[in-house]
Parts: sequence; C-alpha cells; structure tokens
Amino acid sequence: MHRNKTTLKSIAADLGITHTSVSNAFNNPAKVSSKLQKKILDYAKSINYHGPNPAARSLRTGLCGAIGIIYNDQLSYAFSDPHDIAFLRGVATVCEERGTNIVLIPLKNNDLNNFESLDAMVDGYILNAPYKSNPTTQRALAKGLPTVVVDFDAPLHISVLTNDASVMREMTDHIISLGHRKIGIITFPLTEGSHDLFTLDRKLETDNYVVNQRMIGCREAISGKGIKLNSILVRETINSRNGGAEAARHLLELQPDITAFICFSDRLAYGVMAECQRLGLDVPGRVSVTGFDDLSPPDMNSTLPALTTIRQDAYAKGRKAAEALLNKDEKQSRRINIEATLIKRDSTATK
Amino acid sequence: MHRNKTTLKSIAADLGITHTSVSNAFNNPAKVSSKLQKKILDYAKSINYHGPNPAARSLRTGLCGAIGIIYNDQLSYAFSDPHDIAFLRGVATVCEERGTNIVLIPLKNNDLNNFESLDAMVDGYILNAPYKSNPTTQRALAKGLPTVVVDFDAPLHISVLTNDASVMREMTDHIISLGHRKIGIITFPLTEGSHDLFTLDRKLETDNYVVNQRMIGCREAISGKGIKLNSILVRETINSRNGGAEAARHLLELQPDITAFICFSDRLAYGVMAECQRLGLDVPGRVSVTGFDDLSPPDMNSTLPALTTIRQDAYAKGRKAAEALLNKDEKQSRRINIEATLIKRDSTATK
DNA sequence: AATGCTTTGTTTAACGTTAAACTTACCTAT
DNA sequence: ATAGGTAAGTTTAACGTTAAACAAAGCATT
Repeated sequence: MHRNKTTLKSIAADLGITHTSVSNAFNNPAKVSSKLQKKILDYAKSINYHGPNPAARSLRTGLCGAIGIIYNDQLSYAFSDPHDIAFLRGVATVCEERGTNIVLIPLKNNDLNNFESLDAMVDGYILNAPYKSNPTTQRALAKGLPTVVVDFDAPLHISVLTNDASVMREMTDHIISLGHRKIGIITFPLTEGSHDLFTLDRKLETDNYVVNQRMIGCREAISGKGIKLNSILVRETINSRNGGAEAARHLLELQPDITAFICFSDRLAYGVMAECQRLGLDVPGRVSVTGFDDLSPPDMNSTLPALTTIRQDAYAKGRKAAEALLNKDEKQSRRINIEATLIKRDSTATK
Repeated sequence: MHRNKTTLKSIAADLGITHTSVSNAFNNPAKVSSKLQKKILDYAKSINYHGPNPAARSLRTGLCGAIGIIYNDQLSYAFSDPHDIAFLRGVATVCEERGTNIVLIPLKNNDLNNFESLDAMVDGYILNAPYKSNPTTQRALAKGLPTVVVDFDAPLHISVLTNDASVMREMTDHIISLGHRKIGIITFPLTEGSHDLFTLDRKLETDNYVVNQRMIGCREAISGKGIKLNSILVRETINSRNGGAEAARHLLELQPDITAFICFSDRLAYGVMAECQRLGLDVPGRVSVTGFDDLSPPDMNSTLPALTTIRQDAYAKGRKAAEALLNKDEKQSRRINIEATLIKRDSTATK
C-alpha cells in the first residue's frame, strides 16, 4: 500500500512486479504469461480495482472509445422528435455492436470565450445538425476529428444524405397532377431563426442543405407546367404543429384560393391539417396537404386523414452514419444516400 | 513551432511565456492579466487551437463534465420505449442547463476478463437498470462514483422511486370493486431472463424492485377480500406486445374463466388486448385489462379500447435523477419519490 | 522608508497510463 | 556447442494538463 488510490502502479508494487506487466495483463495478454496474468487480474479484482483509468489511457493513446453526436437543437427537443430518436437508435445499434460509447453533447450557452464548448472526449463526431453556419457545427468541423455529417453538404467529409430534391419533385408532380395550381409551401427556417415569407422564384441563400434541396425539387416540378414561380408563396416557420397552423392561416389570408399545402415536415403538416379542420376547410376535399418524414400522428384519437408524405428511414441514416464513422478504412469523403420514397395516402385529392 | 501538435506548451513556447499562463487564460482568467489573456486567446484562435485537451484535463483534475447512463437492456431497445425516451429527455434537459455531457454506455458482450466493460469517462452514473444483480449494474455500483439509481432499491445511494406498491394496490382494488375474482397477473421477468408461472402466494425472490413492489400491492389488495392468493396466477414474460399476447393465451388455457388481466406494463397490456380481440373475447365486456406507464397505443389505427393504466412521469424521473446526481451538496443517500396515479379508462368494466 | 498585501507570472511536480527499447532466460535447430 | 529466435518481463519516457509553491514587481498604508 503506497497511496490510498489503486492504480496500475500500486498493484504492481503490491505484487512486486512492474506496472507495465499489470497494464499488459489488461490490454495485451500476449505479452504476459498466463500465470502472471491470472495472478494480476485476481488480485485486481480482490482489491476492487476497475481497470485502467480511462482518462489516462485516453491521454496516452489518443483514443477513447466514444463518438459524439451534435444537434443544432436542444437535446431535449431531439428526444421529442420521432425522427431524431429513430436516428439515434440507428447510431446506438451500431455502437452497441462495437462497444463504442455515445456522448450526447448539449449546446452550451455559457460560451464565454468561445472556447468552453465542445470539450467532449470523443474519437469522432456525427453532426445531425443541418445548419451549416451554426457555431457549434463550425467548431466541430474545425476540430479535425473524423466527422460524418447528416443532411448536410460538406464535401470534405463523409455525408449521409437523402434524395430530397428528386423525391420532392415527385411529390410536387403528384400535387400538380391532381390539378392543383394554387399551392402554398411551408418550410422550417432556411437559416437558423429566420421566419420570412417569399415566393418560389426567390434566389435562396440558405445554410440548410435539406431545405435547399427540397425547394429545388418543388421548383423543378412547377416550372414548365404553366405555373409562375412567383405565384407560389413560401412561408418559413418553426418546425412544430403550431408553426404549421400559423403558417397555413397566414397563407390562406394572403391567398384564400390555395388548394394545396406542401409541408417540409409531418409536424408542420399535422398543424396545417388541424388548422384547416378548425377553419372548416375539408382535407382533402377542399385542401390537399402533404408532409415529410412519415411519423405517426401526434394524437391517438386523431380524426385527421392519413397523411400523404415522404418516408425517410431515419434508423438507416443513423446506422450508416455510425458505420461510416467507425469503419477505419473509409477515410475518404463520400456521400451515402438513403432513399426516401413518396407515400400517397388520404390527405391529397383532386382539386 | 516545436511539434506538429498544438498544446498549451506549444502555444506558450510560441508566445515566449509559460504554459501555466496559457492554461490560466482558459480556466483561471483571474490569475492572468486581461491583456495577456487576450493575447493568448487570440493567438490560440488564430492557430485553430480548440482548448485544453479533455483527457489530460480529466486526468489531472479527476473530473470530466459528463455523466453516464446505464441500462440493463440494449440501448437500441431503450430508444424504442417511450418511457425510456421520456426519461432520457428529462436527464437531457437538466444536463443541458448545466452544460454536462451525457454518455450512453452500451452493454458490452465481449467482456473477456470481466474488466473491459464500463470504462466510460464520467463523473457519475444514472442507473436506469432495474435488475440489481446484473453484472454491469454491479460493476457500476462498485466503482464508487456518485450514482443515482432509478426504480431500484439501493439504500446507500440516492434512489428515484415510484409508489409502485400503493398505486398497484389501488389498481387491484379497482379491479376487485368491479366484481372480478378470477384475475391473471402478467409481469416482466422477476430476475433477468426468467419466465415462470406461479401463484401470488409464492414468496418472491426477485432482484427487480419494481416488480416486487407491484406484486406486493396486488397481494395487499387481494388478501382479506375472500380471494385466495394461491388462486391468482402470475405469468412472467418478456416485456413486449408478443410477450403479453402469449402470456394471456397461456393463462386463458389454464383458467378459461379469467375475467381480468393486470399487466405490469402498457406494452404487455396492448398485447393482451390484441390477443383477446383475436380470441373473440370482448374488452372490457368479457375481460378487463390494465396496464402500467400510460404510453400511447402502438398502432395509430388501433381499434382497442382506451387503456386503464397507471401514469408515471418518466420525464420527471429523469429530471430528478439528473438533478440529484449533479447537485454537489446532496451527497447523502435518500429516496426521491415520483408519484404515479391510476387512470381509469375504457379497458376495465364490471364483471 | 519600511511593511505587508496584491497582482502577475514562473517553476516544478504529478495525474495514470501505454509504447518502445531493452534485458534476460529459455528453447530449437543446425 | 553455438547461433538465432521467441517468450517474459523491465526500464524509461511521454501523452497534455492543472495545482501548488514560489518569485518578483507594484502599490498602498502607516
């Protein structure tokens, strides 16, 4: 007994051997006779030693067996979003297979000198954080650790993406083919915190890849069909049911003859449908509504029609992201595509 | 430039000062003139230094600004359980307020020498792991770090508990007051992996506190009502819809005149109701069913009756657990109670 | 003008581990 | 019998940081 703290060194001293052998007993059994290893491990267990100190090991090896997940939103918000949860489940499944820990890194507000943040002990990051110019996002990218980005265009990194543009074109084609001409688009913010109103012809400057791609899809479908881009209103709002409801109300005030709402998330769409219901506008009789994500309805007793939407496999996204991050070999930047598909249900109908 | 790696030391060398001052510029501004601090931070930023290495800091200070969450189940399973997710949201909310990272620690299978596991860098644990004798649980407790246990009786630690016994007594009273005498109880395993059949008089040896308490509640309510404890069948099964369905089928084979199922989770209850429906037994006309947790129905188009169940506030549990762990002052072991309440709905009726 | 306090910065040591280079002993093959 | 190889263990140094003790200078108080 030399100190009150048990370490490799103290064990070695107790046993009259060198601490390296103790280390090897844990990490490098081949370098120690099995007899000695047993002796060491038995003794370690008997004095309630729990294995080499992770911080010290990490300092020495530069590795720590954990990956960090970064969101733009509050963590508590992520855990109310079925999409984010499914994503996390995908990540967790892979990490479980490999014995990797997952570090959830909350956004820190007390970022006094721009340095406090983001000091997690991780070997790499998964950025599920769609706003490119977000400071935390930027800082994570700047760190230079292996990083996989999701729904985010970062040419120098591995990115997991969905065919947002093409599937949104398909969705818009579906709406147009049903005869709709007066269409309102409801999206979450193009840049963090923005909530503007504009028309589809506007040149977009957004740092949200997903919004950008979906907007492109809409535009491609609409242009050339005899519909003017500048007649299509686009409303930004926060990604929630209330946001959707409010946006729908606003758009209907401006253009009472709108017959279809294309929403960039199911949450928004459910808000829109609820608002239409409240206003006495039948869905899909009077107004068609579409979503994105394919989540379950928020309310178990919902009387809303089944939502026409786009399914994206968030679980698969999580899996792919984690696999890409943990597979040593694939260092190169590359794009991993997870196919999203249009699902026609009962919230859309002919005009 | 001394090495290719940027460290406090290399910055100090570049600036011709001592590395302690650089450290102080980040952690201890009072110990450095504001002029020098600015100089250091500016320089650090200019060469893309991201703050002191967390592993080294952690090694030196013994702290790391993160807490670990341990489940008995697979993580991926936790992320499909609304109860666990709400719990996690509660934990995350608190951690967000305090800037603490959350480490999700998967159960490791490759536990070769009983030492590999559980080497996360954390300052404390939240054990959301109800089986006391689970090896990972034991190991976490043995580590001696600050630990909060949930749904788990550990007199030496802070525990977050629900009034399982009393609320279950209330539920059973409710069932009996409706006239039911032939009752089947369906529970998840008393010990990890067990799946027995027994009667309510059996002396229980379980290492799952929650099951134990709920069983006590049932027994208290039943005894003295002229119902023999050894006439009440208890069936263990895995906590899933299928488990519930299978258990119900089994119990009905043994006792076709059962008129009420008391289930220890909503998952089980939904499975039971579905099975009854399949067997042509009306719920609640022919059979009453009760749950525990108050989750939404699994299926959006469910034709099942609204479940009589017990609501427990998993979010509050998470909050309380995290607060108790992070509040320095409250070192003492103590019990934190989160009240659960009986919610009568449509799945129970008079016999 | 001497005393003591504060501010600012420095030196030194230690946190617990693992990688690399080194020693010794033992075994095998010629 | 000797060289060469392997096995088992040891010594040394380093990972990047922070805490503590220390030194020097500046300032106010008497």
